[in-house]
Amino acid sequence: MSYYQEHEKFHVAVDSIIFGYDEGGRELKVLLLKRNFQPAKGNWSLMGGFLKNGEALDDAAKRILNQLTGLTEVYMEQLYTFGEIDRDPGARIISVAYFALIKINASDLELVKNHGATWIPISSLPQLIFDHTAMVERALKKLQIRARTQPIGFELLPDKFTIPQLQGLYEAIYNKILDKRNFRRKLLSMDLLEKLEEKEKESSRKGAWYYRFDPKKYEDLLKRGFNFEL
Amino acid sequence: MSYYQEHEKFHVAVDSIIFGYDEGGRELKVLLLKRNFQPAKGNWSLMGGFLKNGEALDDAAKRILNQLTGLTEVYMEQLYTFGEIDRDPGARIISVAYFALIKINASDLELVKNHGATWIPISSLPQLIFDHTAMVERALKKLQIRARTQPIGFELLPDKFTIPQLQGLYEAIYNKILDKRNFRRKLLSMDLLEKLEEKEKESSRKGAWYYRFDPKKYEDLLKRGFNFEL
DNA sequence: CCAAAAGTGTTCATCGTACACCCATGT
DNA sequence: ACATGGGTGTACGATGAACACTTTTGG
Repeated sequence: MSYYQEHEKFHVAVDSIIFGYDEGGRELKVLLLKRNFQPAKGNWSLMGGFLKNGEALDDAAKRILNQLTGLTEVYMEQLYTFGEIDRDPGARIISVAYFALIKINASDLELVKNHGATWIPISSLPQLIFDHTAMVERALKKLQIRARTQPIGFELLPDKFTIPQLQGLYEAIYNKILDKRNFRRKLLSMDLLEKLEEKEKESSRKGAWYYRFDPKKYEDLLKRGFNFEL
Repeated sequence: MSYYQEHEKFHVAVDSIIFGYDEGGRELKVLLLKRNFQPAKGNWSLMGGFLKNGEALDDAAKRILNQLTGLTEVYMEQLYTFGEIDRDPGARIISVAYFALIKINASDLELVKNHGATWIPISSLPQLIFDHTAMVERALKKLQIRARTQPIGFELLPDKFTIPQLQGLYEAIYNKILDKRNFRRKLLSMDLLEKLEEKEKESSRKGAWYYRFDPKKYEDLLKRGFNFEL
């Protein structure tokens, strides 16, 4: 019958690098879980799952993220496809990796806990199964590039955030201290944020003004050829 | 037996966006072929093929490129994986797209011809099958980004080339006229090129000096934290 | 009144960009 | 001598980087 039938088929998996920002520790974290099946049972791994018939790749990635966090409407992006022969010793698996940016507090903590998942700082990753360490490294690099040139940092913070909070996030992503005067000037000069009449008072006596990212302003600027850069 | 067997398997294909630079027309071109099998027989498509058991994805991409051009040792990079359900009406196929940069003249013209393949300017792409147009567009965007920040333009030119030739290439990639004084200054200031004692005399009376990209110089600069940018 | 974080301006070097003329040579 | 493409230098504005003090307020 069809030409296609002459060819071999493969298991196709989706693995997700899920990033979150821990404001307290000013650290970027990854959501990892302990594998509850063979091979490599009991070891740390990324959240993953298999592609199903009748399901688009992007949808599989969303489904798997939702299983773990209960979240929908999350920033996700395809990262890379890992297709070495022996990357998974159990079987030949083609794995399409995605990375996601979530607001840690918005996730369903109960659900996360039930999966045996934990937020781990990227600065102290444990050994991961298979090629998952390479996946995280690649995801981090891509995140660093994206954060510089697209307004996605906001995906990792609550809707209301302060400038010092945002700066802390960028410092965690780049793993580098930034100058607060330069950071603030550049950020505000883009005119993407809306200043709220409310202060965050937890982390300082003086209090820091809350801001909110305005996607509409960003769309407008894009149309005029604006390029985000931080 | 194994956990994996519960899951469905899929055809996995590799499709390649093969770029070449036509010096005469100062145009960036893509190598396309007429499909000689169903579905969509007789229509323009990218070069592609199926992943085999025991073959890594990158190797499949190399094999397929080699089938068409006879070339090995070519710059190739994984682009994106296309996994919509109905992207190929014939069957569910997951396609991992790669893009390649080749020196047109180095390819085996006979082989290319036998496959019914043709170099087509990106500025006048015909309609392509399935989602291949989206693949080319994505590849072009990635090429534009890569060319700006990594010294890969040289992959599209002969080993010996002149500054005006290189500028023509960049103008084709960016689809934009560049200032030759600024281009030359920036390029040479990076100290990546070796000037040869030989002139190209075809395209002008005066003749233009040949240069050669020096990968060793580039490696050295990289170690010192250098960032290529054009 | 003191500690702790928020907020604010200026200077300087660097880089991107715009721009016009001379050079070498084959016909 | 002239036409054609190769090759060169300068001036200006914009941008990124470095840097120190004042403000607010809860305890």
